[in-house]
Amino acid sequence: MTHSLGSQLISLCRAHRKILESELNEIGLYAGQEILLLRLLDLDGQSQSELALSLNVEAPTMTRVITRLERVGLVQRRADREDKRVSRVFLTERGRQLEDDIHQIWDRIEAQLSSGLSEAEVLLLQRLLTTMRANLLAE
Amino acid sequence: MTHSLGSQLISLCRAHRKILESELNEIGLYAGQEILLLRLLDLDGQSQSELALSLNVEAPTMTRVITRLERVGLVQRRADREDKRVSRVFLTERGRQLEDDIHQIWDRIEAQLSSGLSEAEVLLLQRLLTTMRANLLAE
DNA sequence: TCTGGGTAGTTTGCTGGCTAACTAAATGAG
DNA sequence: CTCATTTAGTTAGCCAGCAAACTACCCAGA
Repeated sequence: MTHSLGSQLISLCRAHRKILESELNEIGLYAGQEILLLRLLDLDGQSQSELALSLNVEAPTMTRVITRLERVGLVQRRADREDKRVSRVFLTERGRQLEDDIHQIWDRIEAQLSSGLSEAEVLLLQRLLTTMRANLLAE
Repeated sequence: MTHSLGSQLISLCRAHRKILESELNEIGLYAGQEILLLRLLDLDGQSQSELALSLNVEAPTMTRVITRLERVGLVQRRADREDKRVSRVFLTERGRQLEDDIHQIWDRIEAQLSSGLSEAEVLLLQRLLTTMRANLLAE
């Protein structure tokens, strides 16, 4: 049981999140927030439901993350003109300035994670992770 | 970035936890609590710090999980006679009765997770997950 | 004996994550 | 045109997880 894939995944994720968060804290972010910012850097002004979908997160989680980022001035909500139900999310200048820091943090942790693994192993790993996720989603 | 190992791990873990939790809910547990019960089934009466160490969790997290399990009567704290600081955790009869259910849930999800993977792939995967975790812990 | 350092747990207060229940707006059927 | 259904977000309330600050206890050295 201790050596099941599930247990190993959980332990690994916990260690990953812990390191990620400690580094993100230094630039004023919490784990999870940085991915949202990266998505907006990729395409600004997405709706909350689009963002929730691409982050694999439920709507209420999205609401709270955005609310917090808005409160610290990294992001801004703006109502859609055509459909008054949807709220679109835009980066502020300050939010946009975090891009380099976030990429550096991710790159560093990614390198640390895959240290000692061959390129072939990383590719294989990615394939296996994708397969497992598909297995779980396939009900 | 979307295809980094880190992102894939996070998504996979989230999916895993979601399924695990929905199944555990049916027997009145939340994700994380079942592992504690399994550890106690393995060795009853461990101290909280021993449990925290083996679950890779910080002390405050341990305190709360145990408090909740105690409140629903699955576990019981008992002070150590020799060292009044340590509190030892024991399963109640009701807690002990969940063993089969928990193993069934874990086994089912483990099978779903590794469905379509060869035995060799699972072994390789375990090795890679262990390596990555060691990479992160090695500061 | 006492005093300071280390250890075990707890409390507080923050985060992300979830579901269920809600509001408000758009849409579609009659 | 109207009313039911669907969709976008929010709110409330629960969980795990963390760090920092705290209490209580143990222990060793002066």
